[in-house]
Amino acid sequence: MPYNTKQRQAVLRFLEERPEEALSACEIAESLRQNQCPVGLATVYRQLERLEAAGRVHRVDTGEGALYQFCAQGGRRACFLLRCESCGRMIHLDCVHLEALCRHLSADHRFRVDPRRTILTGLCDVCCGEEAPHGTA
Amino acid sequence: MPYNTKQRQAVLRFLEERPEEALSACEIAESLRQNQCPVGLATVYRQLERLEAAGRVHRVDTGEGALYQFCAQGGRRACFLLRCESCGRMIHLDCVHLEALCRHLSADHRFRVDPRRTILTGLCDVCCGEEAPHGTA
DNA sequence: TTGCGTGCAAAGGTTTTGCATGGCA
DNA sequence: TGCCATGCAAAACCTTTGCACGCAA
Repeated sequence: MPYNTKQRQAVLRFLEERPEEALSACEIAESLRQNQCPVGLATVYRQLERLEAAGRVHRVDTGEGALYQFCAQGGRRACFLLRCESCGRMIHLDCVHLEALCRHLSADHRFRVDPRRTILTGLCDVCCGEEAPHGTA
Repeated sequence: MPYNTKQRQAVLRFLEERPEEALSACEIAESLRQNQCPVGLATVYRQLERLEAAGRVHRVDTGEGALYQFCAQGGRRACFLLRCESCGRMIHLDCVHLEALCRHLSADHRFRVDPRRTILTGLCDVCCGEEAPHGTA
């Protein structure tokens, strides 16, 4: 069982307080440092690895490195993330349609989706409007 | 407009001939070299970047680097990918339920999913069985 | 006291970039 | 002929790892 070090608490608490943000290991380490609670980058990575394995955080692989986000459901419910590929915004989605889709994939396609690792990428409402050809508000 | 170099053709044709495989830039370069059609790794990356922008290939970000896969639909239809996080297998999914989900997200959540950039991660039928607690066949 | 956790620095791997050369149009 | 594309090597970047020390239990 893991020791309850202050670094461990710091990383988890930091993400817990920002459930709507997906952050890189670097950003987390940098912020903690400024918060008078410095944690080495390697340690941040090691804690994130554990937190992900424990189902406490989402991990989002992007082309520019992984992002980590607190998982409010503790991995129990199908809580998906939407990621805007234009502005990078992360949007929580706890929708009955997604749960239905998961059941369908499991039953009919024999594939068990892991909501914590699955990110639906696309365009959010704001960016969708911006990219429309008929007018840049 | 881009020049039609033999390197460009080689990369696209290579992916076109393997519509079921998601490959890394390194694997592509290595295979082309063995096929008597060597293309520099940097060039492979540059061509993949363009092909993705043109909607000809999927790009899958994984923790161990990006994978690229031919996009049979040319980006027109909602053709999703399932990725087994255990064995790495990529499974095409062209399912009416997914199209319905996309329409729902667009209409009710104002989010426009990009199927080419979206990968549903989870466990395939084989690996799902393996990880079950009751017996390792 | 035991042994996991930490920090630092170095290594590992992927992807990008600079620059001179080559090849398509 | 003009200019984009290529190849090579170096750089940039993220992430992991080795090792000695520190700290929770």
